[in-house]
Amino acid sequence: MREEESDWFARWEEELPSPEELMPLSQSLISPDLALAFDIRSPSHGNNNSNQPHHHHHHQTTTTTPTTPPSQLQLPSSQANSSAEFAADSADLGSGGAAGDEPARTLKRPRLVWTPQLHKRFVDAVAHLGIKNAVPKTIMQLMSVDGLTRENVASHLQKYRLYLKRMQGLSSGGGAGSDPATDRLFASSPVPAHFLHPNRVPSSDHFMPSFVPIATLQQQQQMAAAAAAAAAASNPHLQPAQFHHRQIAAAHFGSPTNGGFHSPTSNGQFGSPTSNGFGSPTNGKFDPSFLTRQTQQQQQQPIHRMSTPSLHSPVGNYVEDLESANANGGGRTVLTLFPTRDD
DNA sequence: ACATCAATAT
DNA sequence: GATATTGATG
Repeated sequence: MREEESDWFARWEEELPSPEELMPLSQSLISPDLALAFDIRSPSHGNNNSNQPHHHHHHQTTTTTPTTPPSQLQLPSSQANSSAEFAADSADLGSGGAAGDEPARTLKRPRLVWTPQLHKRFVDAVAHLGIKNAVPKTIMQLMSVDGLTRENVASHLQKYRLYLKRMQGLSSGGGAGSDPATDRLFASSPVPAHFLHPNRVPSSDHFMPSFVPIATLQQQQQMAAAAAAAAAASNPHLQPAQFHHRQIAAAHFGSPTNGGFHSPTSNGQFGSPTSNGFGSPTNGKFDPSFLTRQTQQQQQQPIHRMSTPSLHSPVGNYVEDLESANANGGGRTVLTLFPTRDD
C-alpha cells in the first residue's frame, strides 16, 4: 500500500494512451467546419486557460456566439444563429453596433457545473499537489479537464476552503454550522486528512525526479506541472488518490432548471460522505495553512525540462458533449464536465 | 502575473 | 442557489 506511492506514475506511463491516440480525439470534438472556420489545424492545445489570445480575423455578431473555443471545449453555439457559417463572413455586425471588438473574448462561457466526479478530481488534485502547491493554476493543470479555467478552480477553491473551515469550527462549540444544502457537493468527496491538519511539512525534501511525466501542455504549463509532480513525488504522506488515465467525460450545456439534470440522487453515485477522517468530536481546531494562508508567495522552482515531453495529461481525458437549451430569456447555459469512468 | 478574500452579480 | 465576476490587497 505504500509502494504505490512510489511508483504511482510509473503505472501511468504504462497505461497511458499514446499521444497519437488522443490527438485525433481532441480534434474530432470539433466539427470539421468549425475547425476550419476557426483555423484549427493542429491540436496545438490552445489550452484551456482563460486567455490565450488567438487572434483571428473575423468578427462576429455580438450575440452569444462562441469564438475561439480553446482547442476543444464548449461550442456553445447556443441559441445564437445557425451552425458554423460565420467563418467566412457572415455579416458581422457592422461596425456600428458593438464597438470594434473582438468578440472572441467577450463571449460568455457557460457556467460550469461541479459534479461530484469533477469535484473529486479537484480534491484529488489538491491532495496530490500538496498544500503548498495547491493553487488555482496548478490545480487546474493537474486536473487537466479541458474547458476548465483557472477562475473556475479559483472560485471553487474559495468555496471549498470555506467549507473546510466550517468543518473545523464544527465540533467545538456550538454550533452550527453545516447547512447540508451548501455542503452536499463537498460532502460527496471525502476530505483528505491533511486538509484539516496540515501539521505535516515536507520535513525532508526527498529527491525529485529529474524527469517528470505530465505534459500535454506547453511550456509554462509543463514547468508548473513538473513542479507539482515533483512536489507530489517528494511528499511522503499524500493520499493515494488515484488519478486514472483515460477518463472520458462529457460536457453538458443546458439550463439548470432543465428537467434532465444530473442531480446526485439521479446519479446514484452519492453516499460515502461523512466518512472522513475528521469525524472525531473531540477534535480541536487545526491550522491548515492552506485554509488560512493568505499570502501565497510564488515560490516555484524551475525544474529541469524533462527529456521526453511525450506524455499527455496526467489525469484523464474529458470529453465534452454539448446540449443547447433555453431559447428562453432566463436560460443560462451550463457546462458540465463529467467522467464516464472513475469511481 | 498570480493568489486570495469579501462582496456582489447573474 | 450555485457559480461568476469584480475589486482590493498582498
